[in-house]
Amino acid sequence: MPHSEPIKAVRGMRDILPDERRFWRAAENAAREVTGRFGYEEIVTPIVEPAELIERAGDDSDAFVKEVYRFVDRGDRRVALRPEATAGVVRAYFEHGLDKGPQPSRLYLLGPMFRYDRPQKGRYRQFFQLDVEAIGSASPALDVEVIELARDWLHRIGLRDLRLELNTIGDSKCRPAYLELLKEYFRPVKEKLSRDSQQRLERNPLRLLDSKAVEDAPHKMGAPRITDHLCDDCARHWELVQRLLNSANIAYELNPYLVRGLDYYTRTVFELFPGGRGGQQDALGGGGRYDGLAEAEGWASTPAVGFASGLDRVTELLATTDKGAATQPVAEVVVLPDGDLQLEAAEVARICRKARSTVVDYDSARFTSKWRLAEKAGARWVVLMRPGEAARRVARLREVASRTDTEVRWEELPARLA
RNA sequence: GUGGUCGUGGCUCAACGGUUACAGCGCUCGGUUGUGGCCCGAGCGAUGUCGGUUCGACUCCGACCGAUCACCCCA
Repeated sequence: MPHSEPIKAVRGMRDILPDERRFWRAAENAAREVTGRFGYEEIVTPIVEPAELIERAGDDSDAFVKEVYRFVDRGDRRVALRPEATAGVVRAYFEHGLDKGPQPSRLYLLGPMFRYDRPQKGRYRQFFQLDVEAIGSASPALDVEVIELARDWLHRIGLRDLRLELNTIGDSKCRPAYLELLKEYFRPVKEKLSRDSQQRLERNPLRLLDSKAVEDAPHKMGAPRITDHLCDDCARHWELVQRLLNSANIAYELNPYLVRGLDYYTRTVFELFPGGRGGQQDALGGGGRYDGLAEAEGWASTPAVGFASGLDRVTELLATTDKGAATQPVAEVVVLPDGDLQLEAAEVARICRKARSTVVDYDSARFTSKWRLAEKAGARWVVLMRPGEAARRVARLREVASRTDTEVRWEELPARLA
């Protein structure tokens, strides 16, 4: 009888095993701690959103049409798995009247996102993000606040060597004119540009700036810079962001080629990288201002700024940085029944759990094996049980480190383990 | 989605196209031990899948699947 093929995880989806999971826990705990310290409150939004919400937030960009998981549900609704958190958070902010409350709303969200990309290290089809949003304020101080929060979080989990790249991309007042300037600049040399860049020239000239194609490099250098063509409001905002960063003692590098492809992004954009050099998939997080998104979703025009970071990448980096960390003990107490004492062992374990984490070895036939299990579990105490003693409701408590045995009545175990 | 590299037990890895696919870690069982760590012994467990070339394929070829790198995109 032939076995059918064993079923494996879907491509791009992965399991987080206990050994790795402890890094996730550290990252999540730090996230909750740091967001709390900044007064950000947790929000949970659905993984499934109306496809139209995602599409409006994604414009008609290639990335969104190709990468979004979309399907029609049983009620003929067109839905999508969220590729990022912001669109849903902004929807929830308006749908539940958070825009009527004190402004800005400071929110954070932890959860899975989905993108139908080609998987690679640090890039998965299901990945987890910490997402932080401050919605309802145009203050440049909030741009810096989310950057500072992101930096503090990464510092707290031990990632101290970071590089912050920063840029501004103007807004709907000044960017259109700048884009025209860009097009005028590149048109004469269009034939010399890479194929991709030639296509982007008319449709999305901003993206031409972050092209990695070598043929584009010489032309990029002389291109007009947005920072020379900002409107007064954007220039003032840009100036303030930098002054605030300086006074917060946050180092940054200006990267005039750091852009966002979508129209609703405005002004500040930033990305965080690990120090030193890494692969291409090494951005730990990024964000910026998106004053145009609320309107794109059909709500009242509302300024906002946010940040998102990939937990998969952060924890992968943590694991390489922190590789010496000892694995956590599974339990502090191991109960070893010698003989047919399952009921009694279960009861003793129940008693021990009042004081300490406890596991029972119900399986090993051999006493030596039981001891080996206790060793591997990293237990501090072993509770030995034998039929004669169990009948008297006593057990022997052994402290592993000092190798000392004491006969203890079951009821006294919690006190002795405290 | 495009191009490159790679795919041997749970992990790390060995095998000129030729016996029964090497070993360590691991896991199970046992010995030893002052009831446990060390040590000793036995056992478990693999050529991603399908097809092709060949007397013979882990090895060569193709497709698929998966991983990885770059592009793309970004987290």
